[in-house]
Amino acid sequence: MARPRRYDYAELRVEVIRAARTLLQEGGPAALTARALSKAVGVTSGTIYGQFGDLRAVLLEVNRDTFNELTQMIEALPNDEPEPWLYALAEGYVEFMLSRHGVWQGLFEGPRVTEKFPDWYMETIHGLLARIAKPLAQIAPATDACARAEELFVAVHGGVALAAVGRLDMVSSRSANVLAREAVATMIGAISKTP
Amino acid sequence: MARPRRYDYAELRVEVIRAARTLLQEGGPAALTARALSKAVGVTSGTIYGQFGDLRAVLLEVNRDTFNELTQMIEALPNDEPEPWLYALAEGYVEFMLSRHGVWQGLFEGPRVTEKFPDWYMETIHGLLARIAKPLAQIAPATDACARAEELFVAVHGGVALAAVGRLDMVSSRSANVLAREAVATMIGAISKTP
DNA sequence: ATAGTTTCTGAACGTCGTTTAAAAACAGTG
DNA sequence: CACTGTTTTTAAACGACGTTCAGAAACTAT
Repeated sequence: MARPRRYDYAELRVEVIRAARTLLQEGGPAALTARALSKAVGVTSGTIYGQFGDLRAVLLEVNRDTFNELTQMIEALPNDEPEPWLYALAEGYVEFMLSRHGVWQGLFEGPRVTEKFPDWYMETIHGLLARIAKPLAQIAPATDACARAEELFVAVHGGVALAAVGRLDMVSSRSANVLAREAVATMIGAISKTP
Repeated sequence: MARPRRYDYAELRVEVIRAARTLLQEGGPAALTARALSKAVGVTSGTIYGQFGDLRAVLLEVNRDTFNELTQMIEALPNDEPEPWLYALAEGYVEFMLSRHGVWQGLFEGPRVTEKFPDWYMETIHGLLARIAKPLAQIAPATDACARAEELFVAVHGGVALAAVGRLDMVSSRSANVLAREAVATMIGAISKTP
């Protein structure tokens, strides 16, 4: 009693999200257009709007996938002593983000997409912060490890942010990776040498 | 032997730049459109294109002004001991950038405007880095003050970057100002306590 | 007056996100 | 079989964007 749907909506969603990610990766946020996206999946833009509402929703779904991958990557880090583990995390984070720098811009650039961040958004971030805080607490039980974790994350973010938009060379000839390692070293130095 | 120009080009330029800054301030990069800009100064967009070439050039001129103001603000900081001076610089920088967060996005967001940065661009940044390095060298003559200055700037930039696009609350409940102070404290702690 | 020259405008081009009227494709009913 | 009802999908449209450019406008020199 109705026109049958031509596409499996579940399949369509994953295809759209995958195509969106490819476009982001290759050309940054500017390349994620409704027309390019619909052409890439062989559907008209109207169909995508029927499924996602608008383009920001597509970007949000890409970000959800990215955050899931980030969580997985962190889980997969080899168990190690606090210090080497922290370095591995910093290095992994930088490499993860810069190998997805188009996606990164979708995550951190432009006006905020939503008034309040989705739960999975905050959970991923806080999971990451907790993973940073734990080794810091082991290294220096006296400090406020959560506060230090926030500060360390922000410091690393600074380097990644500049690198992701091609502006790190404005400030330094070193790579974001090296700067992240230095940030870890500085933090460890500061908290471990307090009598 | 020619149509006389209706506008003083020098005046026109400063008016366009001022209007562009207002638009940026009030609505971020998205609000800086050729039509809004030309309406604001009472000129058609063609005239602006004749003077500036394209909108990126207008943005670049706004940035030049911003950088000049930044330099002036730094020069105006009261002379002080290395440590308090560093704190004052960090605080001043954060306040400067966040009170211009629309302009900030034009400075640091989006794909790079030019292949190579203009000279005044690099001079301002390097001037700032040198101003950071000097007190660091006084505090700990043994360290590579220039390298530490880059790292400290990047760390502060991380907080400002998140705050400027309304995403700092994703990571921390503290302000960019507080995080910047902590970054300074961490750096001083790390370099001053090396035997 | 007329011709020459430069300045400025306004309309146009193609692209963007998004909306929507209509076409398409079926199941149920007579 | 035709017709109706319902839902899905399309294609064209809308307004706004950056940018370009033919030509109107406004003067000087002859």
